[in-house]
Amino acid sequence: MRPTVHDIANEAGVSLATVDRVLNGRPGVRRQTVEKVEGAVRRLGYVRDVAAANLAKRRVYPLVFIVPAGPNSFMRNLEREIRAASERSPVERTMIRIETVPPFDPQAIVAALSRLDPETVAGVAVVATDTAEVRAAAERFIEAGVPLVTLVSDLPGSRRSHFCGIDNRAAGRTAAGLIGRFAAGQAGKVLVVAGSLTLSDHIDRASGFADVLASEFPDLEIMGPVETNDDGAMVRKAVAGALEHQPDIVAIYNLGAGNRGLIEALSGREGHQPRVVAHELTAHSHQALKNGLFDAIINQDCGHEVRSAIRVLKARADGLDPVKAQERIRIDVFMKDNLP
Amino acid sequence: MRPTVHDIANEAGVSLATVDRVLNGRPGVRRQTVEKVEGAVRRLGYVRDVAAANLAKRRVYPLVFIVPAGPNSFMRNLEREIRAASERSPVERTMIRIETVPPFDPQAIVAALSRLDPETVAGVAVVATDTAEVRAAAERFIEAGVPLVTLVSDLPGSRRSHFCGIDNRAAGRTAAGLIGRFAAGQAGKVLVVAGSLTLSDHIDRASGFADVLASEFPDLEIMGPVETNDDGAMVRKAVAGALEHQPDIVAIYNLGAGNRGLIEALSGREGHQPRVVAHELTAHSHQALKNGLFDAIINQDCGHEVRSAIRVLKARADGLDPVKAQERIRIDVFMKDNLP
DNA sequence: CTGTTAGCGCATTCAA
DNA sequence: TTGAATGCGCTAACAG
Repeated sequence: MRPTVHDIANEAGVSLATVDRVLNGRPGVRRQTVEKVEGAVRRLGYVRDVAAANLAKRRVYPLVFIVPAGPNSFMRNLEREIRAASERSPVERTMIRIETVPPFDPQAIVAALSRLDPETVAGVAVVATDTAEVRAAAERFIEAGVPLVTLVSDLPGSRRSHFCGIDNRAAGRTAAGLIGRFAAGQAGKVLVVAGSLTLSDHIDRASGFADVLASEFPDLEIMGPVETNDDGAMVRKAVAGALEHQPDIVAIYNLGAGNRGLIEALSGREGHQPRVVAHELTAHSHQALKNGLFDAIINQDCGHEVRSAIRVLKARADGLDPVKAQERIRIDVFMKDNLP
Repeated sequence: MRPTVHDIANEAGVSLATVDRVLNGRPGVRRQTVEKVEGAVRRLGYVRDVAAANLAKRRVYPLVFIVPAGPNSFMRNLEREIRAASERSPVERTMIRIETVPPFDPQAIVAALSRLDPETVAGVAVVATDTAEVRAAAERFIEAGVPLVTLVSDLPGSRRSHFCGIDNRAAGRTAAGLIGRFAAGQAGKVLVVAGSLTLSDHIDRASGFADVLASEFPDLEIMGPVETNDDGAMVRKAVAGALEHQPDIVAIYNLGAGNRGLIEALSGREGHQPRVVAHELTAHSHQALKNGLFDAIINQDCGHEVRSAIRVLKARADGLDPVKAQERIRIDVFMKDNLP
């Protein structure tokens, strides 16, 4: 039998209430008594039964998710997953609110963050733009004692509890490994298309990609990254223009969104097509893989990311450490051949 | 507020005990009364608080894992992960026992299964050999009302609650997609090495691989699969022999274990090396990727698999359905460039 | 500063 | 066939 609060109350020769006080770090207990209790805890190897504690507390976890608005398929899918998780709320004792903010607008994130009352919120998950102001707003929040995780895109400098997303440097390196091998010794240019270099995920992908290309595939030269704000029309224009003026583009790596634009730029063309690696499996990219327009898609499962964010936030709200290894989000590589 | 048993007792005009009886399907309640209660449940949208129920029941979940013994790095790693999960037992109310059985020995699995007393076990996870006898033993077990999941390798014909492993057909297809693209238009043979075709994961990989190679890369012809019982020495012999007699082997796909043997066969050679795709990231395959001896490794995270097995088993033991999407195990693709 | 007591939502005796 | 009472492990008033 696991020891209970009763056991340690006996062992320490104090009452339940006192045990509870030291267990929860509440004030109003003599130093001596604290030590007696802590001794008992250690001797008996007591670990608190979180389920019972939550029951007694009628604990609920009010959680807030801050995600960018806009047409970005991935983000809409992310929002859908948050809604799905939200439907399991009764079972998981969560109460999830979604705040959508204009995309690529650090101020909007700052505003959303400062609208939140730390007193009534158990945790925050935010798809962050990596700017000083956002980092400051997050920091202020963390200072108030509210656990905060970054979702999809990180805030490298901050003290967020956790980053719920993939290793984006590894993703960029993977893209380079694939493109390098697919190009099979050809020399030429690789066009790199990004959304915004204020997004840490995009920065990381770009730099991982550049590293591997430089060290492993020196015959391939990077063009870009061109920034498109994840806007399909801009992607289309950038890619179409590049393909027209640079005949030696052997591959394209779109590390941001706007795959629709990429597909449009590619589909009208004649002759030899470049190898293409992009991110996120959506209806469009799925189709493009099937067509042979895209060669590979690097995907992150945002359902996993959302569930991981919730687990981490709940754990941190209880002052526990999440199981680190469990929360690592894996990268999917999809090709025409292993589409789900 | 979520409705509680009290609420539905009121609503139905009966006592707590009666509510509990119908909720848990226990006998001794009049048909009429059952309907009254069920009506109330439906009207109030009651869902049972599992945590509270478990507290009242002092529920623990005695779980058994059946895994093959032997030197196979992956299996030893799997066992390590089970041990790690086992250390979190107090918190998760599990009590995990590991049974190791001789590898490639269906009888041993059958024996292990029949040694178990269904009365004292809440769930079983088994790394299965896919033979009729094993399937029968598993079935007998399921019949007794004990949830059973397959781990790593499935029992396709059975009524196991869940398969905790990767989609091995997709893994095989991925391997083919990679090898096909890496070979970049060369014609020649691809040597396929397997452990045992009584393992459903190996069968699935082989057939997924063959499908994609035939349909997408008709210039590549399959040699094999040769069976090695996942024995390093046999892998070495098979590969070395094939390479010697067949100069036109452009790639090798090892879909089983024994990577050590594969590395030995490869490392002494001169001249152009074949492209190599294998499974499972271990110290050896990691090194081989780094060396450039292997081109890609398809990996499954057995930590995830173990934790998933535990979640599913617990859920099924409580008569609940696990969150399906959450339990899908993803495939990792590692290359030299994105090693962890 | 410390202890007593009454629940949290559910399961389970034991009586009726 | 049904109900009243008690307790699971923990927290939180409320007294002292």
